[in-house]
Amino acid sequence: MKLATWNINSLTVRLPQVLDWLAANPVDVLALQELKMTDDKFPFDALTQAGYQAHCFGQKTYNGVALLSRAPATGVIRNIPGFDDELARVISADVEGIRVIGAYFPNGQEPGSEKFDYKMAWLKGLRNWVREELKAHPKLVLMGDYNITFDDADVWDPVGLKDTIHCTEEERYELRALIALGLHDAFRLFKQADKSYSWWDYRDFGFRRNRGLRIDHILISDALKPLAKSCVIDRTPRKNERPSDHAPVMLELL
DNA sequence: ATGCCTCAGCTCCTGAGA
Repeated sequence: MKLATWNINSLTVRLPQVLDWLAANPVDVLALQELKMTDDKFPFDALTQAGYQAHCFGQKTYNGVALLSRAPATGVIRNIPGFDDELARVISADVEGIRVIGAYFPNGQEPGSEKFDYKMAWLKGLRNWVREELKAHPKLVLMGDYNITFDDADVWDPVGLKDTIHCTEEERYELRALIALGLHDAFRLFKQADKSYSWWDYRDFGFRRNRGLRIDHILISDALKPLAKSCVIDRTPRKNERPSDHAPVMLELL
């Protein structure tokens, strides 16, 4: 079974690339973030043609998430139960016996800002909910755009970007607290190339110079860890003519 | 260097992203 996550920065613009990528990488589940569209615009027909059912949770202009799957998805939940949120950031469902959560974590803009406070509150809300979800669903995958780096290995310039957004100790504390619930960073379960990133700034030839961050993650529960076979970041779509600034991350389970 | 790209929207600039 293969699962993947991809922040596509507008599904309107990126739909052809999503379809191309799925044709080349026929994963069982794909979580999308930053649809930037309302549900009435969601391309159900094109995805059905490609062999995927879809559940979406969109909104106007910003945010928006979806779960695509080959097999039926049941028990679909939108956003974080117990955490009141105006923004469409989370969608979860059961697919083939696995609880899959796709999430678009808040950016946070700048430490000390109102958006940073919202990010921290959101992270605590997520953690409290995921703790309960793990009890109900031991086989759980939490994947998406976390907008947080684990450590310096995830940052192209750890000195220059020290304590800036995505790299603050507060954010990393919350990420480790999620791990402490009984989750594992699937990417680091395997030998990876140095300077592996999942996002590169559009500006200043960020991708060409590999000035990036690893902020898109797939966390898997204790029960799934023995089944993990590989986890890779696919940089190929970042080379497209009008790419998303993020690359997809893919997990293979035995 | 409160910018550099890219996208959406009450669109010819602004807000937000990361």
